[in-house]
Amino acid sequence: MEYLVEGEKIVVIGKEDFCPKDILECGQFFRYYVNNAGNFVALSGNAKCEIIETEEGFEILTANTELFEELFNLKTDYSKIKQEISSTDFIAKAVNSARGLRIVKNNVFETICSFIISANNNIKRIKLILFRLCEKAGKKIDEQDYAFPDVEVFSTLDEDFFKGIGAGYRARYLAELYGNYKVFEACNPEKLPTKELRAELLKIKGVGRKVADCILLFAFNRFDVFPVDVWMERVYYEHFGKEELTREKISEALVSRFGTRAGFVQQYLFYSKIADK
DNA sequence: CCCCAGGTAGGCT
DNA sequence: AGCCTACATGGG
Repeated sequence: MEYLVEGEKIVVIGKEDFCPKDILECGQFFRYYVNNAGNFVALSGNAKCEIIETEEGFEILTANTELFEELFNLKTDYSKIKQEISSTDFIAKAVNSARGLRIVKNNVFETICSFIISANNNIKRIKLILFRLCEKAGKKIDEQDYAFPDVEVFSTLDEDFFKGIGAGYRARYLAELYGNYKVFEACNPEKLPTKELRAELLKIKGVGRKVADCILLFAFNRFDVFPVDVWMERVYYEHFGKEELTREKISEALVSRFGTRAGFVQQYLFYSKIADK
């Protein structure tokens, strides 16, 4: 995909491999909304962008062009990926219903926090809790929006605070996250192979197999993972096998089938599932 | 009133 | 190792 950076703007040329709606609404990312002008706005850490559709493609307006260049993985060639995984019919259908989907590479701490909140929860409420978290503990970015609270701010937040923003029983995990994250951070995550990195993530309270896999995919861009939740469990029994398996076994089976394309396949299938319910 | 949501921790066998 | 259940909260 072609794009160029011009000052505080990234110009994406073409609409085949980039669509803000597909990217932001597919369930991998929670801090976004549609503004009064009808444009998508996305927030990561203390950075913000507004995405405007033009005749030729999209313009990503932001003071943090490098950050969103990385967040949206603009250097990755999705036409190739989509083609490769479309040899199976129902996967091709999922791909074709979200041609502009791209896996994000969001910052690690925000992703861990977001997906701890995601456990046994629904997307609407995950967004609500994260919005309240930023509003109450994050710095103001501008008139409209708040940054995600810094890691260090978490050392000052207790369980009652997280209960107050509606986190429910996950409040305990969030209150413990600061210390657990400090330990995790020290393990040199970027250098570890996927399985070892997952093992480190699993030491964080509130992070189980599925949440770990989401962090591996959406923050570390490890594509040899296949997060299995209630929705993907249904997809598995619908399309891949009728033998009763644990979610972990389903995940392993699909990773061994799709290899380093597993993460992409998973996300297209997940989005097609939640989009048409 | 019920059931469900991008599941996990802790306890039991 | 594998199974069972409690768990907070908002929406349908």
